[in-house]
Amino acid sequence: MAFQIDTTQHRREQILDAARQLFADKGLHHVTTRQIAAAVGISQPSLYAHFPNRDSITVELCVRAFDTLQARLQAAVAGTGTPAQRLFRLGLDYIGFGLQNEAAYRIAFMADLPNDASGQGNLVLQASVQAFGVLHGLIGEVHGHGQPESDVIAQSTWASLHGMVALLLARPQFPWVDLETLIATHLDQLCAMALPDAAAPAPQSAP
Amino acid sequence: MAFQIDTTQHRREQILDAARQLFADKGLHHVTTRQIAAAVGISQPSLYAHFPNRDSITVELCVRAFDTLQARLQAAVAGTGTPAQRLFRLGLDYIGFGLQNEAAYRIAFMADLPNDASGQGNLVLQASVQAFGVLHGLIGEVHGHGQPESDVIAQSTWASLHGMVALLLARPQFPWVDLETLIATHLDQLCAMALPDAAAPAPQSAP
DNA sequence: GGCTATAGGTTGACATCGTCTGCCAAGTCG
DNA sequence: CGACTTGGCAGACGATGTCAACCTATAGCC
Repeated sequence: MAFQIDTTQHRREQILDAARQLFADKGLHHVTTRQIAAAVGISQPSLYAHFPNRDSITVELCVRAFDTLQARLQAAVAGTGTPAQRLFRLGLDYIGFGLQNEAAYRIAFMADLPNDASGQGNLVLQASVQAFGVLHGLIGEVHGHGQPESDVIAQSTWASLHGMVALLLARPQFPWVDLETLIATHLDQLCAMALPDAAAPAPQSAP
Repeated sequence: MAFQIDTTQHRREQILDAARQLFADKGLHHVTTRQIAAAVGISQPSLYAHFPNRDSITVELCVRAFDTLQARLQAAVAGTGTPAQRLFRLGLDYIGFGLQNEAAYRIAFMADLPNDASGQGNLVLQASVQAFGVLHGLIGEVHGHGQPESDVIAQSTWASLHGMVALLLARPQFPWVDLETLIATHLDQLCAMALPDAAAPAPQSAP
């Protein structure tokens, strides 16, 4: 009786859930469509009734993850505090997201999608760029939205944030110093760089 | 007469050259062993007389690339100038290397090697870590080699450098600001962060 | 010279991958 | 009732990485 409900979108969600789990367990490139289908309990070609191809599954997972990231970043920025405090929170959430959603972050930034120009890659691009938009907005809020300086600083800051996530994901076995210290220091220096006058030891800005 | 020489190691080099070219052209995951073999002019299973498997080819290419990176970084650090100037040069070389050796950089930092613990992945880890060692040495030279602070700053700096390369490679279509400005600013702020007192060096280079 | 070991090559096959085609069952609606 | 749609299935396809068996010519020894 209650069985009937799932015929529409429920299967899609089941597939996405199974894929997310498998990706997290075995890594992106080592999950096959047959494994996903088996985890759901359907035959493998049936996947193609819900998704046009394998990449679509990863892309949809990725886009969803980045939507939640964007929401988290927006919440971090919207809170009270000095710009430095808000940027610090944003950075902490960004790095935390990357470390906790390794599969999604890898899909978005560390996979070479074949057809970046064709539709699928664009969805990922768009989703990740929207998340960057939150950072961009905060920097613009401080430096003035039109200023070219604002764009440069926002992109440079993004690079530093991304670098920490990407490096920690790519080199888990590296003898890192205490993670909390590393991330806190990184964010402190980021804030000092990105904001003009902040209380922390700030760099000189060229006249 | 001179034909005879190639029977030993020449074929390995031919294979590596062909693979490097194909990787650069088509992207890592879209090159097959059959394509490599065809480019060399031998049958595909013959590759396995020179390499135990496909990954070995990519790993060897990658290790070699990072050996040259390490040499470049060492040359940059060894030159004259203030620590800030030497760090700036190192950063410029690091980013330049990443952008010019996209395939190798992707293999090293943006691919999820299956068996990171088993031998092959370790070679890549080792090679990339040795390159980091040059940066680590320069930072230690300024902050004191034993100091835990030195390690934190070196790793944070590495993350920022890596982030710029990785992001530019991953998002070539993003509306970046002028690349020279972006990189120069990024490096300036990096130097200001990583070095204790240093007035900003800001040597603009215009290739 | 003749014999043999061996490095480097080939052909052919294998399992597995993503994907496509064709067919079937059941629900929906005229 | 009958037609259409939806979701499922089995089977097959080409391409991929890899392996096994066999050939061939050179090098080194007797």
